[in-house]
Amino acid sequence: MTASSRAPGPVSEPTLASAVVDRLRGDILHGVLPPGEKLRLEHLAPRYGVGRTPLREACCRLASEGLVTIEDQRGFRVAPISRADLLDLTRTRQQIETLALRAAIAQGDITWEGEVTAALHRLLRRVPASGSGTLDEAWELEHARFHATLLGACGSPWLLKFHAMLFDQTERYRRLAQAYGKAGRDVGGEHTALVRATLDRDAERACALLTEHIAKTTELVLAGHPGLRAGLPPTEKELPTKTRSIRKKG
Amino acid sequence: MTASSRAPGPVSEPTLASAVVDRLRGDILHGVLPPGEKLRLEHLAPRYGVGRTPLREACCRLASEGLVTIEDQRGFRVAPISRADLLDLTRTRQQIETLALRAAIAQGDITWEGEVTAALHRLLRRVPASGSGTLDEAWELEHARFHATLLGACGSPWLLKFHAMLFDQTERYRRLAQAYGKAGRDVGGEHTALVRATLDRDAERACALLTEHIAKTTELVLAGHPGLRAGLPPTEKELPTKTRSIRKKG
DNA sequence: AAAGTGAATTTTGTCGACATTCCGTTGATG
DNA sequence: CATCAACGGAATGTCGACAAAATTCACTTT
Repeated sequence: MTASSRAPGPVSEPTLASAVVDRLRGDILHGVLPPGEKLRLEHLAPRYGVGRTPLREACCRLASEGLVTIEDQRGFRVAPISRADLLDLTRTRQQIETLALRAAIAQGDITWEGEVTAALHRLLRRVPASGSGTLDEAWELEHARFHATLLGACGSPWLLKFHAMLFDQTERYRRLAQAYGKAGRDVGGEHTALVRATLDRDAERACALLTEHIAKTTELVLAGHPGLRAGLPPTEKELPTKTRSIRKKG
Repeated sequence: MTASSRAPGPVSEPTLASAVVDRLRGDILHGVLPPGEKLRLEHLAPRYGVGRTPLREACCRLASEGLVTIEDQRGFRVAPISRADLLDLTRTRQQIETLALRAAIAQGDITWEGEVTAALHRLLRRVPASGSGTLDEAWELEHARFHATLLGACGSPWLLKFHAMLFDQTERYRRLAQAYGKAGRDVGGEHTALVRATLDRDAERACALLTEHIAKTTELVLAGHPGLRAGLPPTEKELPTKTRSIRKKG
């Protein structure tokens, strides 16, 4: 899903049943499996129509991406979210994507310019009926493709891989912002301005716009979710036993 | 092994039999399992004294780290090395570690300064009997710890995670450089100068030294292994069928 | 009534076995 | 003699089952 689909991974077309990885990633990114949730393989197996072995494999792969945490002898768990993580994520994205964008602007050719323009067009055309509240899956996909395309000409597979990881991570928070509403934000305008500066080869301005673009989402998330202000994970129902005897029975 | 041992992973003390991950990573990093080598689980299982299930899990985790590639229906393979990858790795390391070092210099406290000094001391003390040719395992470990400590105060788990990944990747190439010999290189002096600039809070100088430090290793590898100049993977014995008869099946 | 202790249930980690797929070789054919 | 097709061996991916660990529930004790 999203950015990772374009990551420099193997080109395995005939995917094994561990295409579960993509479905699992999607469910985590979309909040179907909320942060901190315990991943009980036996319960998830029927949900995805596979055995536990492929599920375990999928969890392991996602663990190295940072979407799943492994606790030995205690199974898997959706990686928790926190204010500190969001802030780190934001700043790291700003730094790394800025690096990539600068390189892309310096090295990108005409073909790349065309791809960026096309990606922007698709992104802008995709918003028609999107109200607020529910998130538009198709828009998310185009959004991920746009950012991947924008940085695509940087020439560094490693930077692109890191971008994909960070972008996926951010998607979990971004979803919270969308649930809160895109109130008073001109996302289309931000992307358009970013493309304009990029095609003008104005690296300084483009990087500034990108930095601001990334910051805006974070601000929106923090504004709409006071829980993140205290650094508390929003879902506590499945977290490691805190004080025990407080919550006897549900 | 090496940098990943300090990565922000879970603190799993009682490790499951997938401590095989560390052994596998070590063998890949040290060239016991050369780049491009096919990882036949049945043959590796007795080698590590475990079944295939833990091995498969280990391979999956290492895959997301970039040390192993997955080809669906075709198993695992040690990630190949190439000139292009080395160059990308080098430049990305320079960029990311520079970012982290700048932040560490800006935010590091006295405790951190002490840790850096201690890490340098251990690193310098570790080289006594190391001739050339064979690589010193203990030195490698101290080397990894030194660089991790140096950047440790940057305050960004994500940057540190990326550093760990890139550092491990580089270790495979670094080994080639050591096999070629550390001829005419004062590694100790480089690290000492780096620490001096860091403790002086001279970010510009420190980053310049770090960039140069990273570049030197790459130059040495390229000088000693002409094979990498053409971008050819050094081991071809286990690579995917090259020309064959053009694949009959469509 | 609350805390500590013990057993039962759930869950995890691992192993062996089977179906499917891929690779290398042999044999047939133009 | 080279090319193609089919066969056999090997390896991979997946499933169910067993042992060990952890968590939960219930009971006893103070």
